[in-house]
Amino acid sequence: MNDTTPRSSARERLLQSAMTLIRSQGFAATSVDELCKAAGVTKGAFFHHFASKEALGVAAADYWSETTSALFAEAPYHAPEDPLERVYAYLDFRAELVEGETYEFTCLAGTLVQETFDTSPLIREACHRSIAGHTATIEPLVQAALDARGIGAPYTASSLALLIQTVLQGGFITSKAQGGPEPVLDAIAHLRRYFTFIFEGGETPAATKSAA
Amino acid sequence: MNDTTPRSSARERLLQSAMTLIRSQGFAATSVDELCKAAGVTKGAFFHHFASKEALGVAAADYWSETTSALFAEAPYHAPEDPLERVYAYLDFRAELVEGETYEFTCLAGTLVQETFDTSPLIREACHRSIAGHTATIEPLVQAALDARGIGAPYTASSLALLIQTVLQGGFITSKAQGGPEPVLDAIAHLRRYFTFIFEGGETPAATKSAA
DNA sequence: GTAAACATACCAACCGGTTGGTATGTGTCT
DNA sequence: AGACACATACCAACCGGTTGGTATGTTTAC
Repeated sequence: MNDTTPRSSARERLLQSAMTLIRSQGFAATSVDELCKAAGVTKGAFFHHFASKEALGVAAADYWSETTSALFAEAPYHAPEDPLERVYAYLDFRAELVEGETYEFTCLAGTLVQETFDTSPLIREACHRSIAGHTATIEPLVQAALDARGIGAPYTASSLALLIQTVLQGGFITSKAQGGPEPVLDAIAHLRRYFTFIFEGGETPAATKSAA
Repeated sequence: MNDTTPRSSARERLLQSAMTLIRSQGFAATSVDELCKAAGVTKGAFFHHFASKEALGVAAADYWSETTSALFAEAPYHAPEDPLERVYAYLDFRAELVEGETYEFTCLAGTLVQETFDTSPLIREACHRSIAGHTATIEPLVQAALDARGIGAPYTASSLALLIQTVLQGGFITSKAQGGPEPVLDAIAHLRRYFTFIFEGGETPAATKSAA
């Protein structure tokens, strides 16, 4: 092992660049040449590592899965002992991630699947794996909270876990349209309130207050 | 007025084709040539009506606004006398629209803004106009329901109206990823329940039932 | 007749992908 | 230990086709 070992391989740098470029421009608008230039490699290197541009799309979605699952594995929302508090902590964590440029807090899989779901089954499946995979990791969190309070249908862990992802994806879109993070943060706040109603019953809003 | 009057102009046919193609393939992946072929016009006609491909994108978003506002103006959800029932009817109507091929029930503005928000301010603004414009039409519905029950902060009509759009946009994405309409329908059902909690207080789920 | 609504022909730049090639390992038989 | 076979990682140049866009007609409506 010596200094000639590249700090990061061409493949890795291409995937890193793909994460940035695809999230800010979309997949179709990002050319292979542009990707190579951003990663500082040649086209030959690109097609050595990826059979086609579509294969890069699949690899980018898989790489996104790895990157995000590492991030969430280390996140602080696993700490609380109360299962419901872990769910709230997860939502708070997702809200904390909303900062910086818009493309930085949006989801690669969501962006990618939007423009390829009908034209590339392989990319669609990779994006589905990414979203469904993360959803599966928070399902036990929700399940534990449900069990702790004996809450049943129509509130299932899988349905609520997917709802969280749905609301976040939608928030990314309305935030992109408005040009600011407010819509997604507002949506997370509503989602948190929905969970409070489900898990803690919540007082009737009309009963709490009506005018200042 | 005679038969030589074109049933629909080249411009109209281009916008119609754009609605279909952009929703199923995305904006960047849809070429001007493809658009012309689908609309049955030549490239000369295209650039006679639109200064550039970007201008077509802006026009498509505006056309989408017109099309959808006509659809919603005629929709049956305005009928109920009770303001809250109108909100529920709106949600039910949105669920009824979810049928056919995936691209058919998804939103042009949402798809378009996702890949252009960072590269084309004009298209981004047109998509924002489309989404915010529709949101503004349902805001009075929510406001009336809020007023009827004296519900105040943190439940504002603008915030709740935008939440509906956010949840729908997110549902379109998770539905695209999964390859079926279930996620968006499931999300609408949750949203309806959230509104029930807000407006009707709702019983604590844990108190209603826990095991079959 | 003239202005808008189209069509035809064309262009330079760029697209995804392929080519033949080099440099650097890595195992493996003797 | 050294030579041969093979694999991996990468590169510069190039390919045919497609891209968004233009320049210049021709037809139609009033």
